[in-house]
Amino acid sequence: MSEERSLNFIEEIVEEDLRTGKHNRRVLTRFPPEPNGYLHIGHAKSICLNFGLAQKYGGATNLRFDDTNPVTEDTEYVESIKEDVRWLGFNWANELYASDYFDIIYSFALTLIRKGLAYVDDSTPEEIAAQKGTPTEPGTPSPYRDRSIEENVQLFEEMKDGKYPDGAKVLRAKIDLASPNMHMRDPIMYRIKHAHHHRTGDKWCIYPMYDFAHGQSDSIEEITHSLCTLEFIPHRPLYEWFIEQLEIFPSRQYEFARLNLNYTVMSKRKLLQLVNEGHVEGWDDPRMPTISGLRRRGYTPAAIRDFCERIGVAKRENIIDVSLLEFCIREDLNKTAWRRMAVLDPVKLVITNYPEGQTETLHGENNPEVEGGEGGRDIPFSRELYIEREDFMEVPPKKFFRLGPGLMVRLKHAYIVKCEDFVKDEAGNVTEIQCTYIPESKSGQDTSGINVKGTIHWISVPHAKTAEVRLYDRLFRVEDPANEDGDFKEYLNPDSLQIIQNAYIEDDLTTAVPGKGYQFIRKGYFTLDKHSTPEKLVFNRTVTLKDGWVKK
RNA sequence: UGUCCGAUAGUAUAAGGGUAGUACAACUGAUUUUGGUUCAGUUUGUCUUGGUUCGAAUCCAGGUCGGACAACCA
Repeated sequence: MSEERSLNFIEEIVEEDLRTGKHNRRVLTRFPPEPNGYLHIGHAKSICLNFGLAQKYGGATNLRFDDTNPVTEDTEYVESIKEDVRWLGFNWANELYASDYFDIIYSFALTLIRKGLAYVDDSTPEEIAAQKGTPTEPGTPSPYRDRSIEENVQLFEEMKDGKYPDGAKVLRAKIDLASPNMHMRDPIMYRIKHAHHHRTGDKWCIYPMYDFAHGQSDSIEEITHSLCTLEFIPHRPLYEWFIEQLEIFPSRQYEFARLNLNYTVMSKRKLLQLVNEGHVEGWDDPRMPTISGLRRRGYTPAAIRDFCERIGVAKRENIIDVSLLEFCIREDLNKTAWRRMAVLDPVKLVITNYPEGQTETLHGENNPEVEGGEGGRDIPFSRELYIEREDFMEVPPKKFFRLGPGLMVRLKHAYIVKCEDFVKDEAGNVTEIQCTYIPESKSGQDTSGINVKGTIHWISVPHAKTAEVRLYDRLFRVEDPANEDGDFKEYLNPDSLQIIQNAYIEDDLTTAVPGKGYQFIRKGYFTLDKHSTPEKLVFNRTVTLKDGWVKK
């Protein structure tokens, strides 16, 4: 009963509001992406926070596209964002767009003009920048700052009516040029852009800026808790100033620290660069920290949600260790992934005392973590097998529990074998390992009394199927590429993708299902890639198994 | 030389005047037909200096360090 997890600071705010009866104890949040790129794991944090908060306190969450800049936005992004949010397991109460409110926001602007709190400014961008002053020096008024209300109304209407070219005029709030907060120094509310909007088409040629759209949209929807990231803290006084002057619903903004992950980059701009310059296959490249990339890589919604829960919510900047993300996906997949065998770097093993031409069918459970194994599959066994090259050492160190001259191992689901000899080519590469097997040691009916420390996986040569296997590693060589000297792309990991053209897999894997995770025993978790076909199977490695083996 | 935000093990995150806890990571050991899983255990922490107090991670003051802010981006 009192076994509750402690609250994060936003939950505390909400509970306090609930306690004091604010907003009739209503909780309405929103997730407000700009449709100008794909969602990444950082957005997942925000999604889980916003939707999770509403779920926990019996509220709801709107999905609202912050589409106030037609030149960078596109419906392609709208669709991918909706797919990602849905895939993560969340349902929005309403699908909304800031552009739905352009008429109301326009009337809000008129209201401020009539109150003498906004004016049309003909200054150039450079002049406006100069007028803002610097953080340590106050700004100076624009020569157009004191136009009459009538003139401002007329000019603003003319802006709307398309009488002026892009950049000729802007609408500015008249606040305080001496404010220590740069955002209060007469911020721009509207700018002219003769651009086609993905939803409103050519209806508008003026578009509101973020600061005069976001808070207004929150207020129109009667959002109770508007959550955003730390960099919007200085915007909050402006957010509240507009609401106060307009006398509209008092939404409140709360800021939390965005998610950073080590060994990757998280800004849309940088991710877009990686895509455009061909460093990755696309937004959904399995090495990308995008939701679509993680999905293609084999991450599950449950694992991502669990991750977002574990990282917490606070106001201090943070860089989360990817090992936590990896822990979350392993924990999920360990319980759900079916076990299969695959040999990625094969070397042949011949069982010299096993009859030539003989085959027998063994059995392996699907998942040992589940009571009863969740069923199983047949595994063909024969005299010649492929095993992993790294599972044999000519001169094994102490505590090497695999094969080497005279050493014994268990073949998973099969017999114990003993290494009697091996063959090398001229170059010194091992080409064949010769073993004898112990017939009484068959898996499940072992009467041999022999105990071996190691168990290895294998594939019967005559029954082997092939597949392409893609092994992924971190995209960058350094923890925080964005903060290194020079271009972040200099720190890309050249070995982030390793393609194995011909891995050997067990026959059963030819019926692998898209979207399902498989554990290749001892090798990691894998899932079918979107480019996989029945003729050419392609598997992505989601994550390796945790490796406790330390070489001495 | 401005304003704002922040500072607790390697990384995150609790403790809201009264035992510094949890997770990941790391390390030991046990179990194991996956060097996986599971289980048991270990190591590592309150930025600093003062003040208030019987008692401070917590409250106050000064400092230090890190971050944000001067797009017709969001």
